[in-house]
Amino acid sequence: MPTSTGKKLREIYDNLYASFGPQHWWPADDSFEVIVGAILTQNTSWKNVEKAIRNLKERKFLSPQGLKSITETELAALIRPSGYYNQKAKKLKGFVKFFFNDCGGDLKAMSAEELYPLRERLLGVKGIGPETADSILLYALEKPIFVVDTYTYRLCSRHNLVAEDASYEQIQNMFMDNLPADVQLFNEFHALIVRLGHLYCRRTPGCDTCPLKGF
DNA sequence: CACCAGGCAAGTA
DNA sequence: TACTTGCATGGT
Repeated sequence: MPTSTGKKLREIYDNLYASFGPQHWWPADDSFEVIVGAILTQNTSWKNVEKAIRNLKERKFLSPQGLKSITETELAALIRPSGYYNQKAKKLKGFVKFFFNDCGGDLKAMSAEELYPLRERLLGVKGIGPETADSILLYALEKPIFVVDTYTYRLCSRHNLVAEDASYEQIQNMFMDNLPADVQLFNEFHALIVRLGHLYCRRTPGCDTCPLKGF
């Protein structure tokens, strides 16, 4: 029996899906590339990340071993187009170290871990915050967790689904307490929210052609 | 020219 | 705890 909030969420989801169709997220060749992309796209447009990813691929460094072997300085130069390149080079190095030292350098073993303990471990890596951790869990490891970003916050806030000052966890719980824990649903829903944001989100709400009034 | 993008950590009081 | 600031490129 769905909650009333659950019904509203479904209504929003159905509306978005009918308007935009499937989004085919995450755009990447493999899980490791998803993780790298998740770090590179922090506060950065995906267009810029694509260039950085392309550079890494061309030089054959887009793999756990590749990122382990490259120096931080060389890495920073390759990911330059994605912005914050010194910070992100450090973050990628930090993740790779965690991946080999604490996860056995094995994505399979990693995804076999329990969701929330693994989430806590990811949050312990410098440079991986809640959104990046959840993006990795959902899109790379296919764990049923809802990803919250700035668009999600605006959507929920403007539709009065959460308080104005709601925390990341509160928004995440609002989705997860009212929807089935379904990887495909969480995947598509978040991707649709981002699509909505790209097309309609500017600081001021209320665009006539927006499928969701108010966003 | 200003403003923003699929955040996060560190510093301040 | 609750703000603020640094990080940085590329597109509009």
